[in-house]
Amino acid sequence: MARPIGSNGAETMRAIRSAAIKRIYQHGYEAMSLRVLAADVGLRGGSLHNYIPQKQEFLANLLDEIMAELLLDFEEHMQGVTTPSEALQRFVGFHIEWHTERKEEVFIGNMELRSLSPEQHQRVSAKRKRYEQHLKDILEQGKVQDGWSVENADVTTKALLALLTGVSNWYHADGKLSRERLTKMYQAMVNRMLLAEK
Amino acid sequence: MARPIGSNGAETMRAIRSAAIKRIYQHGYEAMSLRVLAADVGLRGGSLHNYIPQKQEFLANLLDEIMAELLLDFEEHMQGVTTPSEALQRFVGFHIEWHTERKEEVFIGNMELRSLSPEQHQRVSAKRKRYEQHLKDILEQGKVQDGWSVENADVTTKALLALLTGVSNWYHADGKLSRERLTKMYQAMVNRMLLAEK
Amino acid sequence: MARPIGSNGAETMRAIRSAAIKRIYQHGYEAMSLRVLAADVGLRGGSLHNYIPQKQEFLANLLDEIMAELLLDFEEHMQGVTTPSEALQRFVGFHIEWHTERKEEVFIGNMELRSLSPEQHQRVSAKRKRYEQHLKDILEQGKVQDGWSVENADVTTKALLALLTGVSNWYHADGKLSRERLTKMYQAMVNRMLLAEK
Amino acid sequence: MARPIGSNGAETMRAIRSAAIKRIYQHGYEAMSLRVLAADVGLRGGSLHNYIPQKQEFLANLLDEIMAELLLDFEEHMQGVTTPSEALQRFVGFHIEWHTERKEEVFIGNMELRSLSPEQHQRVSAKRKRYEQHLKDILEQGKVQDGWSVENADVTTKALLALLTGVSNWYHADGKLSRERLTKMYQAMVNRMLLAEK
DNA sequence: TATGAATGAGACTTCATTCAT
DNA sequence: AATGAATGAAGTCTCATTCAT
Repeated sequence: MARPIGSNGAETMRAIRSAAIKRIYQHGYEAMSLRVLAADVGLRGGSLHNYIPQKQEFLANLLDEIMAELLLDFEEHMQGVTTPSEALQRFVGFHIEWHTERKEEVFIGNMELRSLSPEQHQRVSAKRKRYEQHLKDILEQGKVQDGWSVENADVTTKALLALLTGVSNWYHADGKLSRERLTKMYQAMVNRMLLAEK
Repeated sequence: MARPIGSNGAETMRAIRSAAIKRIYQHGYEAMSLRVLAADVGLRGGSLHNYIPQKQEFLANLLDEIMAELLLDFEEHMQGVTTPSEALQRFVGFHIEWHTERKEEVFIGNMELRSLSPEQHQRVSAKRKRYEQHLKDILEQGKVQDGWSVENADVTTKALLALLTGVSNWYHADGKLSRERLTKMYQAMVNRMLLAEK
Repeated sequence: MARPIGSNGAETMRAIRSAAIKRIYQHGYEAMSLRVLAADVGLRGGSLHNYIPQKQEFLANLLDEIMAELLLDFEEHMQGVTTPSEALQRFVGFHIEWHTERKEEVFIGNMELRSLSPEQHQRVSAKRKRYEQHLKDILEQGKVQDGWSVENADVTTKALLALLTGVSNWYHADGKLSRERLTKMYQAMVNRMLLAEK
Repeated sequence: MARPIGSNGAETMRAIRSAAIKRIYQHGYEAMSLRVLAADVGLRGGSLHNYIPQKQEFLANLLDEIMAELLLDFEEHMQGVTTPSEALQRFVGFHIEWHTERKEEVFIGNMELRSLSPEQHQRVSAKRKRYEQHLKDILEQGKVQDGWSVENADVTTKALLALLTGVSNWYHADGKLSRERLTKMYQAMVNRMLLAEK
């Protein structure tokens, strides 16, 4: 059949991406059948090929765009920051906001790298490394300027990222705990963790 | 055909489990083909079914056994502990040891739950919850007895677990950082995080 | 969208036929995707159906027109011929010219009959038989009038056609051998083959 | 289901090859569906994968084996030949025998090269060139030793091969014309074609 | 006329699974 | 205990075709 009344490519594409993120989050990329994904947005299997010529390339683009958006949002969010202390507070706030509001995206951005080809993997993880580097920079400045407890910046960076990213695994926005409260608690924990020696 | 000289059922089973853990760790359960797994241990596809009647049940058993062993090792490791402070130090040490020495197992134990049926999922995650509960108990005792900074024990438990489990994502035993040094660093971080107020 | 400036229905159709001949010649009718064919002439897949309502009917028409043109050209080329000897020389000259200048068309005219429906096949091969019959007529006259070595006119016809058509499989117009020289060589071979006994 | 009583891999493989040759001969490689091929030999689609992991590689092997067998048979058939004249007679006899008895195989061996990858194509056509070279050698010797009319050995080789191979396009073993009679006629034609000048 | 959206059939292929041997 | 033969479901992808715009 031909194009139904009112159908629109760009909207359909958005619907597909959104449905794909949910499916991948729930059961993984490998377990996501394109036929089922098509049904999610009211299409038959064959029609998906107009939007997803290759399943794996679609995943790579998806992850790449997620990481790109994360980076973009982050850099915007950090404008005007001067002190390490302020930078850290903002980082924690930003990271928790993204990792709770968009938990599905960040989860697959972290987990589904293994389903990419080496080239695709490299492309995406380069962006992740840039994001990590931002945090590492903050920690190193805080150590120098404010005497933060950062014995090994690489380790502390990994530790903080794991700590903060973890919220995406259990936090539910509709639970008892508000995001503001959550953020406050994590900011306090991080502050203690980096407490200036003596 | 008859059994090749030198082969042995139990050994073969161990080889299969070991190969499966590697494959699942690297590319996920869905991406692990049984034919390839068979080839890993020198068998053809058909023969695997003497050991693995059902792929998914095999996964469920695998994860269940991993978590059971974690629990068993943990409880053994904690014997004779009296104070919360000592318990915490031991927990950190134990967790990091397990999550670096057996990183592949703990990784799939955390990640591949989504490939299980609801019943299987429940069976495995019950053990994970028991493990978490141990940490939560320690935190609550430390809060009462020693005034630790534990505003919300559930949150702090999740936070600590994420922080510590994160090492399995990046630590390489053959790198520059020894496991002892790593453990010391994490113990220090955790101690600061739980610093008694005032 | 409207028709791009400078495009023209009849020209586009010619471009499509020309591109199709090349594609079919190279990899066969079945391997020719209409989407790719459309791209060859600067169209998208959907637009092709203004020109090619049905792929197979298009092939049938293409082959039919090729054979029709061959016949037409041939009959024109043979006007005014009187003796069998002259007819044969002209036949060889004509056949080789067509089968080198338009090698792609004659090749698919011979090879792609198998992709036609029985009715279409019949329609096209009837023209081929008419062409063969012309040669057979010449041979039979030469046998009667000039004593040519034609033991079995059917066999000799097939043999000569195979011999001459073969040039389309290897001759390159831009090679060292000119078409005139080639024709001379084949005329000489044919003459010897039909040499009057004694 | 498991292996049916009496099934046997080698026999099945032969049946598949034989059925494939017929299908490819009739409608071409691209038009041969593996599902249908499986049905030809009493299998379901999926079972074919045990025998044909890749359709195109199967074609390449098929063509390669056909050409290898042609070469082997030929070299065996030519043993003990001394004079060019005798060699030529044998070549004609051999070629016509193969191209009538095994017309389907030689037809696809010539026609389906276009469905191969460049590497596969090269592998198969190298054998074809060796076969052609044998004929060319004979012609060059006959020219030198017996004064045959061979103005250009390349052209005459191509011409003779086309002439002789042509029989596979029309000869039916069950028709009125016996293979012996056919061979005699072609040997006579070839002899005249190569008639010593003057 | 040309495009883009959609279809549905069917292509090749992979895979877990079964079971006679 | 291991193999090889077979299955059937499902996977991704291709493609000719249709038709509203």
